[in-house]
Amino acid sequence: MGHHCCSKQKVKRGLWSPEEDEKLVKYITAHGHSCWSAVPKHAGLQRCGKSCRLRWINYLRPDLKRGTFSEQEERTIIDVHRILGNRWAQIAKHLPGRTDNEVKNFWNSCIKKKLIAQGLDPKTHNLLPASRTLLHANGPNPSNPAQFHSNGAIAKGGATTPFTISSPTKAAYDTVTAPPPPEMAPALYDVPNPAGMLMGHDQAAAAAIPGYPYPDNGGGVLMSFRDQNAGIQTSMDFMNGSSSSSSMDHAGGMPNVNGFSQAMGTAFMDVTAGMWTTAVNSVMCAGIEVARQQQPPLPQQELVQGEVIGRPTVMNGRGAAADKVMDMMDVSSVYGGAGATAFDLELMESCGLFCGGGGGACNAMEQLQWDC
DNA sequence: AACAGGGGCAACCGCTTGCCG
DNA sequence: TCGGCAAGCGGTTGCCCCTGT
Repeated sequence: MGHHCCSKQKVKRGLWSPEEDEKLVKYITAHGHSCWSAVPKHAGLQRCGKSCRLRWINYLRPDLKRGTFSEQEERTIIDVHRILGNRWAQIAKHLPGRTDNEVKNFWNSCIKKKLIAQGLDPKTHNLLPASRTLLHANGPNPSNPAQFHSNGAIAKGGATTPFTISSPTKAAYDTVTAPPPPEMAPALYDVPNPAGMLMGHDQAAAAAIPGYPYPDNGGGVLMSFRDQNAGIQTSMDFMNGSSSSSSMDHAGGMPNVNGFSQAMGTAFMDVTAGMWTTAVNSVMCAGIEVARQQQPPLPQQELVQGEVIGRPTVMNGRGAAADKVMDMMDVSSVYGGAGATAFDLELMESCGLFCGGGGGACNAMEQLQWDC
């Protein structure tokens, strides 16, 4: 079956010969391609216009960059793919001289395998189930104060609880439009501390980041937590980062009810730190502001899933993009009992892996604009 | 040296989108 | 508003080449 545009024509298919390439280049160079369907006729080619267009775009354009992908390009592809998925044309826009077809092929033949080898799902960029099992093989530790649930007892198996981290805007939206799924069990917080780490906070580093919106307080990270089951909403303000380890103010008051206490917040930070490790400084210190009070709320229509997907784009929090950060960071974390998954790893992975393992290698994401 | 299998890549297919009359 | 056409785009196919046996 030929193309629609050439179904009645006798056209050649398959690989292009050098002679055909030359004819096409010569014609496009001289006349441009105002109408692709007319190109083959005028260029003297037995091809359909669609085929000519593809050949020109993918191989004959003078501005194309050929050869193997650089490490930076590879990182860019991974970073942007995390946000956009298989939108190859959009991804290719962030790689000058590369085509969507080239990016797609490179992904399928190379990057995909690398991610799988690293235990990551190439579709979601999250840990594959097998890797999760490994991460949580230790199970709950009764001596760990971070493990508790609503009545203060050590969590027992079987139940899960949705736990949303959100901005006030998103929380309000949740309240109105997104009630907790009925199958969710009562509150049960089971938060292991696999890394035994506390969130670090480098004030000087944060202040040195171009575009960082809070140079004076050294690290504005205000997270709003909402327990979907209990309807409790509170926030944590990681502003006072002067000490070498985590220092949290609980702006708005962290209620010591329903298991949602300071220990809960600490546990969250501990796990978060464990997951984010080196990426966390650049991410957190760059001013991820989940609940940025002074920013006008998003229009309601922006609070749909399709829009949300792109939000973590600015998790590196650098430059102008930081101003668009995190009006909403919705993470349906699930706390599992029975020593299984306690904190939703997908959030941690989505955030932490974003900066290519830290080290400030975020150039690709600095370029990623919201017009994707 | 010959063959099989797999990987990489160029090209195609068909659906979607946008433009224009 | 609708229909036709062209372009854009992502998924898939198939060929070529490389590597291992």
